[in-house]
Amino acid sequence: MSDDVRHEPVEAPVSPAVPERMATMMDVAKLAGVSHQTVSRVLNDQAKVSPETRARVLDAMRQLDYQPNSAARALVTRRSKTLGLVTFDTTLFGPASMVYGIEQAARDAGYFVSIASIRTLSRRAVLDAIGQLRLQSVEGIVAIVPKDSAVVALSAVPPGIALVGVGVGGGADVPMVGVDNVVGAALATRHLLSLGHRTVYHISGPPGWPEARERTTGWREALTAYAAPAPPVLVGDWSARSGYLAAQRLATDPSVTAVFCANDQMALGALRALHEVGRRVPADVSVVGFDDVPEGPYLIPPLTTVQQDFAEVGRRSLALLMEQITTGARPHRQIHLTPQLKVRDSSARAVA
Amino acid sequence: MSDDVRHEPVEAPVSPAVPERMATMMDVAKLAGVSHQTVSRVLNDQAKVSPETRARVLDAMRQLDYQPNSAARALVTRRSKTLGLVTFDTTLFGPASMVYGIEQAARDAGYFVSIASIRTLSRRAVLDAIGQLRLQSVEGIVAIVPKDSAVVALSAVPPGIALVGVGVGGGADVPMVGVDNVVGAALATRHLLSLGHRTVYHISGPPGWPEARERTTGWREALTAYAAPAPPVLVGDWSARSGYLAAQRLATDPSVTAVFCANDQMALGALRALHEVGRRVPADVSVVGFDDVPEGPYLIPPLTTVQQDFAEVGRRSLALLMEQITTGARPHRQIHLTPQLKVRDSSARAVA
DNA sequence: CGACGGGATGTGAGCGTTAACACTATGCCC
DNA sequence: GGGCATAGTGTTAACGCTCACATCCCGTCG
Repeated sequence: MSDDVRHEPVEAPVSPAVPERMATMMDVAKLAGVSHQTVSRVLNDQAKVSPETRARVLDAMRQLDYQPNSAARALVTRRSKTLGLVTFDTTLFGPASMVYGIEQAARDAGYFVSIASIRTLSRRAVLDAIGQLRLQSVEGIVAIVPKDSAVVALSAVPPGIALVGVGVGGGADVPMVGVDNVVGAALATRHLLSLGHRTVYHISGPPGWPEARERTTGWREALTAYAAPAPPVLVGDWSARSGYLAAQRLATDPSVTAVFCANDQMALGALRALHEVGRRVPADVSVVGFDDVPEGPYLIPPLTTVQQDFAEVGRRSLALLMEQITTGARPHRQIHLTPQLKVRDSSARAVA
Repeated sequence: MSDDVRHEPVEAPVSPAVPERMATMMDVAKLAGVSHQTVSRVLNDQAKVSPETRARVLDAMRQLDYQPNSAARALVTRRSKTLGLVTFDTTLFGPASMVYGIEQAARDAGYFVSIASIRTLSRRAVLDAIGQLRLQSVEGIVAIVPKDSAVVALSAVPPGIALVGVGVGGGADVPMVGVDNVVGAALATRHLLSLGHRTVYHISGPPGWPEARERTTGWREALTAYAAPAPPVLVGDWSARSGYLAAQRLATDPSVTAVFCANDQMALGALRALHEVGRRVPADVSVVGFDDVPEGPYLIPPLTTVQQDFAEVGRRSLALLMEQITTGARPHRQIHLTPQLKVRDSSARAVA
């Protein structure tokens, strides 16, 4: 009835810019002289469209610069084709690499990736982020939240939503993908022991981080296997600074000849602390890291470390997520990828 | 009135949610005994809802674990509340930091961030990524594509869509935000010259990268200002390896006493090359980097560098994007943030 | 030669939300 | 006491798409 009283210039000058309406499927249909349904068929390229019609529709789309409306599509199909990614400080090499790996895998699978980085790994922050992502109707969530306080939050996520934890340790009761840190740390430690070191000191990651705990476990197991005494653990926080400070304490003790650091940053800091007091690496002390950052080969000296395949982690977590999305169930699957030892110059045979 | 009907254990049957359909606004309305429109009003908290009704609705939402359907909302409001982020290799410190900064700023502004990392900085890759993001109906796009071949692609993006380039250099004809590389490089170079070095050598970033070019320009300008001779530029590719290789060539030349590297990774490589041939830093040679990576203070020796405020870059690019979204225009605005020199131990007075 | 089948296309009904407007009380002013 | 704001609520119509089904046209077979 009052449908086109629009001729009256209703004053609304201060409103946000109204871009000219995008072309809709209807517009394309009209231009191509077909029904909107035929356009839809072309778009989702189902069969049952004659080549001639298809060409005409395609042409109309091009002319109008038609962009299908994802909201409308999502509304009716109930599929957003979007994945959520919760992650902690993407500035760190580990998380950044995983984000990259996951994102690539997701886009290859035709999914969009919506990211939510959190500032702290608290239960609350994680749940907030997941809540936001759910609001956005993501079909599944990958959470890179490698700390206990955050991992417990994952258990609180309603089972209806597909979820994968990355690097969250074996204790989680959600599906997870991660590197086998126990094996990796054991690899590093055995390497040092096999070089003749009486024992291996350890600068660990901070308490409450599954990966830190697992690496410490691997270190300890390797010591036990070699019947080597287990010196007290020095606790770091992943930062170069903490590695530096911890190593300072070790540096003055001449009995220290081998140190396994739970990541490369701390190893880097350790390298400097040792250098400062004149202890040569690897002549006097061997140092091994974990992660294999790209700069590793160019440190002084090039760092022996444990390499993780982050791209594979990304692919696997995506696969696990897809499985959940299609089956609708949340299998209690845990995938551990085996890391590799990367021997460079920072580790050497113990002097007699 | 019905506020304390709580004693009645109304308890819904505890059937664990099988793939049952999500509650809709209609369901909430029914349960609360109001119309769906009232629910909508509560949701978008407009006034005109009695406190009592609002409470009832809120309660119903809670009971049903109601999640508004973002697709339906986006469809009718024509606003997706989503921003697109195109970025290159998020594994690098610079891009990673910017992504982090932008993402934080966006979420603070109530926007979701959809990310698309590209593997190569080709025109095609950039346009593909932008196309995908547009398909997803993002309201605006931030592109971290710091290479000429990618920057030109940005000019080809239809003006209807909000767009901001980050670190794309002054030559772009789209709005951009970035650090003032010329000033930063000049800062570093002047610092070295003021320490008495006759001239400063330069290991640059790869050709075709605006930031590399600008840093080289700043370096050259500073030399000119000091009437210092400009030695030939050694071209790197941002990697520690390239810095190492370039510095190897410099290391044997005793007239080289100061080197400005276009980023910290290359500086790290240079540090090692110098170390290998026994040239001490900073006693024999001073080295300055650019970026201020977190490990900088723990290199051997701690690296003097130029610090960029990535968080601010994120905030500014978001602001610029928001401006476009609300005004509907694409202003030709260029924002240059001034970086800071961070003096540490890798630079020292030239020996006489 | 009429019924049948299947390829090609069109029609109508939602999907879950917000916008616009209509309606009902209630209170207040003159 | 009639008019008239105004707060609170409901009704209806989009939004742009896909799904299920209806329709049309033709060739083919009994």
